[in-house]
Amino acid sequence: MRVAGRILSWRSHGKSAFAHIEDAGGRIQLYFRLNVLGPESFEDLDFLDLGDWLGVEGRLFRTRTGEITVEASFWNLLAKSLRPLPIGKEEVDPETGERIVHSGFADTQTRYRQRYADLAVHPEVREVFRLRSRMVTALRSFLDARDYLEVETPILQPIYGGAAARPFTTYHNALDTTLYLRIADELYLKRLIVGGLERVYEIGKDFRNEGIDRSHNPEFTMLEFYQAFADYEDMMALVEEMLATVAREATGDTTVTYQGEAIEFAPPFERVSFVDALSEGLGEDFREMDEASLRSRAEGLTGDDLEGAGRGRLLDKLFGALVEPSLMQPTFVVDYPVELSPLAKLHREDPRLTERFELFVAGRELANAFSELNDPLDQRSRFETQQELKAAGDEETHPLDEDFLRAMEYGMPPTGGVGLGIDRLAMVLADQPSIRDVILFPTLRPEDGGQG
RNA sequence: GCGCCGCUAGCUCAAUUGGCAGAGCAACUGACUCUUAAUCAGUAGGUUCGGGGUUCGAUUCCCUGGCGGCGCACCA
Repeated sequence: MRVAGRILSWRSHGKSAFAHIEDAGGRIQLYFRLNVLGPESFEDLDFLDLGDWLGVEGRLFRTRTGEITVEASFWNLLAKSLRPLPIGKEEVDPETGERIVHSGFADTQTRYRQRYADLAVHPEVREVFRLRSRMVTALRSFLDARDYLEVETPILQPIYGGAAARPFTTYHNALDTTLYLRIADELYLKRLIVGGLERVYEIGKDFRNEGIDRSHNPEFTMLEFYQAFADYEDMMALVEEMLATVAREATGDTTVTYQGEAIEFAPPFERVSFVDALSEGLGEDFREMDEASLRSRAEGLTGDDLEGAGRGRLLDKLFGALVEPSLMQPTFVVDYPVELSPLAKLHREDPRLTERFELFVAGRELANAFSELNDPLDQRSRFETQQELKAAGDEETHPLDEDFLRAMEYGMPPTGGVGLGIDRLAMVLADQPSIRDVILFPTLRPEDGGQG
């Protein structure tokens, strides 16, 4: 029997000693005896520390308490730990069987900063990232099986777009030009639809130069997928099936527990219309309300100054305050007002609305999708409306992208498109309260202040 | 950006009304050949986040700066 691993615990008994080592395959107990190893090898054990990597050969046996153990007939040091790992002492609760860790490694910021140490001492953290990997693999398989082509589009972009967000700005020396880190993949993927790649998807990082909190990291992973000759109804059905499949493949079940709440990913998901949900929250039909009364309701609810916010922004604020927090189970909110959705096609039955849905889970937005706007004239006028809002003081409007319009002018088939936040889905499936718990190296202020 | 809370040994945390800065684990020395939060005896370990103030005396009270956590705002 040969095993290797990192020393996690050590119990020395004079002429014998017990230890636990751990590697990716798990944990095992080691037993060292003077009269098995001989005096030289046994005395050298004194130089070992917790955290060292050890290789061991010996026979397997069961101790008096029943634990499978390797009795070492030979051992060697594979790598030395010069810096003590913050390994907590563990015990198993005799009643519940749960693992209790004493005096562990608790400081969240140090855990994120030194993820290598966090991973080294917390098997449950390693499992979160294994789950995330299974989830991403399942998403790829799901789309690949449906003839989607995985593509890569630019992260460095001369004009950012596809969402309303502040970008990171950078500079290319040889081209002597300003470039932006992408805030969404959308506009490039739609160019590919124009080019005849009828089903495309991309999993990649987007970058938004905005606040950091439990559900926002400046760089985050987004899945976007687009399918020609589909509409938002088709995409809703696809998303339902996708999430049920992915939940099952990543966690083993379509029901997952998130922060104590059971969440059911088996289709069908709840559907509510934006208009109904918001009007119900407000107690009256918002379409009959003027901008001033919407603003006063929104300011009353959120307690902030919304001077200068357009009607779309006010509706969104109200929706965020009145409706979103209650959407625990997977819920499609459908048919958003046109002023909220500059890239979505007008609703086939009501031109004040667009054919758009957002998926909410655990009170957070997980996906955003629409029947893509494919009318270049309408798209141009929507962009122009955005420019007017910008002129009126709205800071996060969609820029006008002439090349994107040119692409659409060649003719874009009717298309359904979806953007899905990978990190947020990972939070739900891995039952993690913060986006930083599902990102290996979340964005932090640089150490030693001023270094970066 | 605003509010609340926090910062003490490598780690997890104490410290009475303002009165010698402590414990457990880790480290080090010793005892112990089926232990498992091993046990037992001992040793060492500190700019109490920085600066200023009040005081005979500050980990403690006040001011100020830094960093962090949580909440809010921002994130259509």
